[in-house]
Amino acid sequence: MGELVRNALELAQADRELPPIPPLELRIERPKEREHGDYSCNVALRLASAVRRPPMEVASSIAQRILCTEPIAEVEVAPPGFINIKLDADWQRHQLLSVIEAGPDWGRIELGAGQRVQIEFVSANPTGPLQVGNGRGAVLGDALASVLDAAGFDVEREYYINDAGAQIRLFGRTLFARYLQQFGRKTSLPDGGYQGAYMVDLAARLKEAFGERWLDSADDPPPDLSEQGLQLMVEHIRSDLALLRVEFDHWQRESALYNAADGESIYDVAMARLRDGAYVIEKEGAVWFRSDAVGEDKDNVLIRSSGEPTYFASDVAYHYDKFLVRGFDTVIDVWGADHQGHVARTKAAVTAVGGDGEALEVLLYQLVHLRRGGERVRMSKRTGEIVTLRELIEEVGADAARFFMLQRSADAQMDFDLSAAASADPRQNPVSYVKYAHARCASVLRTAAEAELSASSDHLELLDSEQEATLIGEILRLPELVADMALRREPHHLTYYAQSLAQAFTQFYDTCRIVVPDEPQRSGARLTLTQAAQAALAATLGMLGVEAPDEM
RNA sequence: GCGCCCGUAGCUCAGCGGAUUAGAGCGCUGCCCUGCGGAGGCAGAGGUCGCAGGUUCAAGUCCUGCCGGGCGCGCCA
Repeated sequence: MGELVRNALELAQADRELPPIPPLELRIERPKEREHGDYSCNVALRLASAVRRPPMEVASSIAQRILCTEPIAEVEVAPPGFINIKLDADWQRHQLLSVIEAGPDWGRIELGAGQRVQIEFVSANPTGPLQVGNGRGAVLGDALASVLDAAGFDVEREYYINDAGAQIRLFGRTLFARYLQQFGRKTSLPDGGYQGAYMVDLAARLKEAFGERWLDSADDPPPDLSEQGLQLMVEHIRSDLALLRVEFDHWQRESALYNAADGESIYDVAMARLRDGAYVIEKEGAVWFRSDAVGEDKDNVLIRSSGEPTYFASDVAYHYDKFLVRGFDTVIDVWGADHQGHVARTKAAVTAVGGDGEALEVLLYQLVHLRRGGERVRMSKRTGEIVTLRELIEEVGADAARFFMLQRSADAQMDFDLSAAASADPRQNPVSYVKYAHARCASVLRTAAEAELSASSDHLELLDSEQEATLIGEILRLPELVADMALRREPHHLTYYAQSLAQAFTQFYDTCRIVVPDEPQRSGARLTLTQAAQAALAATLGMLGVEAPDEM
């Protein structure tokens, strides 16, 4: 569509109706008002002063040169200088056949051209169960991955397991203490150890599986006890995420970055790169990354004076691995907003190890607060209130959890209303409304089959009511929406689209009787529309990761 | 103090690199069930888009400052 207008503009210039001007971004938008057509463009308004002509004249010079063929039915110039384009209604109606053919794949486009994108998300420390906030990152990352996948990118979902460092040692020591306690030993937890009851459960499971194996171990913690505990914890996290319908293609262990496969570990190579590039400086007994290159005021420690690498050093190695070893074109890290301070230095580090810092994108999401109706729910163990992601899912279900988490842009803090999410009543819960629309499509199609009526494209011109036109428009705009969401890394638009699509179908259903045995032609057309609506709903719910039931 | 995010209807929030009459859901008011699932539909009330400047023919949207709120600013992760 943009090209059509651009071509017309260039023609106008070639015909000397308009003076040549420097190329500019053309923006095509979808007007809110139906009267303004299906697409509209404001080039003329933007150009008017540059070419020193009234906007309306500029607009008509361009508009005259837009070919009014096939998809386009009408090109209009509207004050103060808009070019409004109407699509041919019949062409649109026949597009429904492509929609039905695509089915739940409707909306898939080739925008990404197979570029490899890695999305790393959640990546919570494997020292405890996932919290509600992790759920937001999980849903955001997963839905973005689905959107990019639909947009034609080659997407990999990844979870990074921080299984190295002090934190995990403390986990091991806590677990060891709990393990000894299983055998009645009077052992206290280490300072700052993990207090949660889940550690007791883990210890009990280790006792069950391994008996007295570590009872007299001199190590604190015994390495394989830590390892077994870690695996149980990761498995727990994996199953929590599975409840949310979030699955990963790859689980990357931090410790693997330190394993030297053939002499040098990923970590060694990454650090060597930094040294070669003169990005490091030694001072105060530690090794620092020179952040003045980034414009940060402080340098960042890579290797402590104790010789132990920092979390940041691991991150450098990890991103080296992502870009230089595994060769992703784009890497998107989904982080909680509390990690915002790490963005600049991580990008700088990517550049420093020989990658393109611009190819690393960090998507930050803000905090989640829970509420129950008007009441704020304090997320604390002490009050016995909901804390873990699993508890949230058990209370509201995966569909509502996902949908509600995606109703806000990542930038905005969010109040998650448990009572609305838990309600099955669509009057409070948009998830049910959307799923219901899908189920209703299925129901109508079943009824039609019983009445021996079938979808037909022979008389699509009978889809001529306002509600039908609106629904067709909603269905057909999905591919554009996918492109927009993919480019902007904003999957939250899905929830709004899902609602307006569901509403358009419901209004159509409400005003147009679909199954009318006396009017097989009209029924055939409306059944075609119903099938297409169902496909668009299924595709949308699919990207949202919400079920699309045939009955409720 | 510095950095990032947010401030739009009673509540929770959309509003895309500026544009044709500011939106949704919930809540509120009033209508509509002798038809494919009323788990619905229609209509309405409700907004100085935090404040003040600036850029522009045009600003909720861009720029600056201020005021609120959140999160960061470790040889912690």
